[in-house]
Amino acid sequence: MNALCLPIALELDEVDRLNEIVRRGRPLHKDDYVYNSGDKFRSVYAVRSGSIKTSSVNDQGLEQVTGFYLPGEIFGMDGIAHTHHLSSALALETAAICEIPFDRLEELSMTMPSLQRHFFQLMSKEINNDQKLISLLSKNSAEERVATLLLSISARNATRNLSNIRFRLPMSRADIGNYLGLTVETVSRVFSRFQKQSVLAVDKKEIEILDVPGLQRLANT
Amino acid sequence: MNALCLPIALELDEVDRLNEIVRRGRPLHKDDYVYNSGDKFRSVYAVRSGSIKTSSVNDQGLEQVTGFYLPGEIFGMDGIAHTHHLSSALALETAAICEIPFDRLEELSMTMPSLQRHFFQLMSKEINNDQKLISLLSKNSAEERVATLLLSISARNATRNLSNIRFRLPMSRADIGNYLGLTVETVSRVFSRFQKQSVLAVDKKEIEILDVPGLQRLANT
DNA sequence: CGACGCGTTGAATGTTGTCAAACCGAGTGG
DNA sequence: CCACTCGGTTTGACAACATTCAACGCGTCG
Repeated sequence: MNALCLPIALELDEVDRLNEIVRRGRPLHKDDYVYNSGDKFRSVYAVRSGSIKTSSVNDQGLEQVTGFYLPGEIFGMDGIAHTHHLSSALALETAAICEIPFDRLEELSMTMPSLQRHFFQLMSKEINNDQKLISLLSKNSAEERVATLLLSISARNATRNLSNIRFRLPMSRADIGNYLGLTVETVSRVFSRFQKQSVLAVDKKEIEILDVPGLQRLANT
Repeated sequence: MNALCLPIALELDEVDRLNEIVRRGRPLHKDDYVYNSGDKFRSVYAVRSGSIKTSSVNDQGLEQVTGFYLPGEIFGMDGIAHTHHLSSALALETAAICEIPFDRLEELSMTMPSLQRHFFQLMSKEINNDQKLISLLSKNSAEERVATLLLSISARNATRNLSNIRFRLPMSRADIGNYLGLTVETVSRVFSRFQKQSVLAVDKKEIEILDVPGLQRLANT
């Protein structure tokens, strides 16, 4: 990730122009909100460090966790369709983010084809991610869902040059269950079973993947 | 829906310019593909008449239905992130669509702020729809899922000045089940139960909603 | 120390999936 | 004209997986 907070390849002068509109905020503490459902939509955000959870409240008043965002990833794009946010975003731990005011971004896109294309692509990726999650929820068992999430986090860590076999889950069991459409108890039982099978070593939120191929088999991927 | 196939409010001269790039293709027959997974991504599409099903194949080789599109709705935006389509789109019945070449659309967006904004919004809406589906799959029972789908189609019909209480489902029970993460048998049983409760009258694909508030209660919305 | 949040585990329940059979309408060929 | 098949749908019996409810362990913080 470059100084812009954005994983985008741009010409040097373009970097400067984008750089001017990006705001680097003060660090967030655990449970601080980046934005809340109902807030006016102004910006999209990039994670610089730490991790962010996005969620919305469904018609029944229940929270639905819609994503976990790690450094280098962009969130807040669901608000573009409306003048206000439909979802909330909060820090799962101490975090730093960049804010990219959307009106400025739109202006800049008008003169920078590569930037416009990039934002279309980022949104399209978000759609692809959501559709993968839909498929996961629709077709896969509890074990497959948990295994898939772990492999996803592992792969994203690898991208950031962190260990892909040892890492700390920033979210609670409840968040995992909510995200994967499972109860806390089921998530806990799946972790226990994976430990018994020597696929994982779990110590609270610390995860070590002992058997990557085994976990991939469990994910059925 | 206007002559453009797109539900967009634009200035008159802008309409002309967009109109020039939109292609109206020949009618599609049932089971004709608009595009297939692996095809080069070139365009997004608007439904003019009939209905379209989009689906992808997951890691296990199973089909995942990701959406049903009715007249006035846009599909194919998941391909933007890649040079090739990850999903397929096919006609559930005789249908007519408009094709909007994406490179031309990008060019035009550079000089038409309202168009650029509109496409950002369309993609953002797609994200919001997907997230609603995620919540539905994650939190709701079989009856709630089916009721919610019926109410969604009902509402979309109303938008197009069609009856919101009597309509024909263009998709099979298997497609419904696939979309909602349920087996065909479960979908069928839910329809049967709704009939016994006099909430619906079902005759093959013809649906009549006898008790709208009742269906809303069943959807838990 | 005691309360609380979070996670784990056990036992019972229940919703949905699986397997199997049968139905129905449309289309086909004898 | 009728028997036949075939795809899509419905229904039943049973099994399985995940939920529910309950209890308990553990660490933290007042």
